[in-house]
Amino acid sequence: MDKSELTTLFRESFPFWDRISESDRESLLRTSHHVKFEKGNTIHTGEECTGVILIKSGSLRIYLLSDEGKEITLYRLYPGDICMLSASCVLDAITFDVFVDAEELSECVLVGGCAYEEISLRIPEVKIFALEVALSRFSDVMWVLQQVLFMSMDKRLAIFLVDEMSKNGGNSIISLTHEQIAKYMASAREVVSRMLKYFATEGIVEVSRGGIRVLDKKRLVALTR
Amino acid sequence: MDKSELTTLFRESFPFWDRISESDRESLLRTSHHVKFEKGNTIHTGEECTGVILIKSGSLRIYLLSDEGKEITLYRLYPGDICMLSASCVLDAITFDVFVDAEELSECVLVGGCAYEEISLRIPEVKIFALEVALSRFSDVMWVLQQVLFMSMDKRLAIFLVDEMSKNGGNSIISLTHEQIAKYMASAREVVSRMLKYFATEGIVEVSRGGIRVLDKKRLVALTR
DNA sequence: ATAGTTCTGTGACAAAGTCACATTTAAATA
DNA sequence: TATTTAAATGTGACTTTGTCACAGAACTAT
Repeated sequence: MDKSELTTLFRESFPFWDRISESDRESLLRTSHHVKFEKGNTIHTGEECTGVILIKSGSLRIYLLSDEGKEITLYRLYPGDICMLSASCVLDAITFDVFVDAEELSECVLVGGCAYEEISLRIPEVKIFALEVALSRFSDVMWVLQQVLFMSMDKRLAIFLVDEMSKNGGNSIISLTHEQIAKYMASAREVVSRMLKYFATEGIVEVSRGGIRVLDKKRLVALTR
Repeated sequence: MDKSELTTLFRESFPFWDRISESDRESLLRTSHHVKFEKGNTIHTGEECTGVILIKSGSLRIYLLSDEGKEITLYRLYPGDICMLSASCVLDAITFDVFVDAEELSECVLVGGCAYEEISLRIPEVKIFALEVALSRFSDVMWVLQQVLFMSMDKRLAIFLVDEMSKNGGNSIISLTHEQIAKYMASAREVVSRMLKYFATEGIVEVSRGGIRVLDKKRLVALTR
């Protein structure tokens, strides 16, 4: 990825790009790296400031991880999205640690958090952008909290499967193991297996090793309400 | 509450106060109201933009409410704190609805959300302040999520009781009903009652109608780990 | 004192998570 | 191709947490 390509990406991603100084632009370009992550790779572990992540292709999963290894997916990011929680040094109001994995082969650009931070301290617009991007994920997390607290497992699983379908452009085949689904939902594999089996007896899905085929999307959607 | 008193409060609450124009200050003062809320009053219901709330005395509880009436407390605010989530029109990235109750007799100043928003569109520092205040609550909510997902009830209840003690300046008497505690934790009254009874058999607390006395803080703290 | 309200206790049950281990299926290797 | 290995799924027993229905106790207000 050459410099002009990177510049184009930055212009699309950062609304302030054309309003900051040449030297600030240089500083961001200089501290950026184009990186490819294999499916399943962990990009950020919450320990250090990985920096601002621009997603060029693929998808990233942002999740919480407990001491005992339990997980829950907070949200996912797709091409054009920006991961700001991985730039912890830019956002001192953020005191929790998240993990970021590539869900599939993903091309990203990592912008040095410190370079971004330095500019954000001088240029209000740059700071506002970072804060707004971070804050927009607050709403995603609240949706997760509402699901976990107020919804039964069958409803949550139905929502998950419907989301997964639309993520894959309406494809009715979902290639995930029960274990993976359980981790995404902070549940247990056995619970997911049982529920899927129940869905299968109802003719809503068909389960096979490593995959689920949705047979009756209407009824699945009905379960989400 | 007269104008000079209000000005003093605003100067303490808003770091940008002395850097905005006289007319902007006037605008904020003009759209502000000094209000007293009785214990248990609901201040904000998520439907409309109540505005920015400055807490002068008492305490506010910010919580989620499900369709079925289940609640969970997200965080609480005390004198000197600012409630920004009640100014939904200032923060368009916030798409969820929260409720705000006065936990005790509370004096507040309500600043018109639209007045604040209008200024925040012109003055970056005002906008940054709003975003930072809102974002700092993101971390509180993540802590709630981690508790709900990854911790057992005894641990969560122990954490709650310890927090409650320190909130009351170390007072070992906690004047809350089991029902209230359950709502704070998104649990059920019966569960809290059972757990408190168990704590009581262990000599950690003493329960009486409408109140709990912590007898063995050390063991309670040990439970939180 | 009495009536009414609020708070707490209790047992039976349901839903979800945990644990241990069996079985099936796919992939890897001989 | 046959055999081994590993991954994915199935199952039953059990624990924890939440739900429901109702009883009893403790305050409050006439």
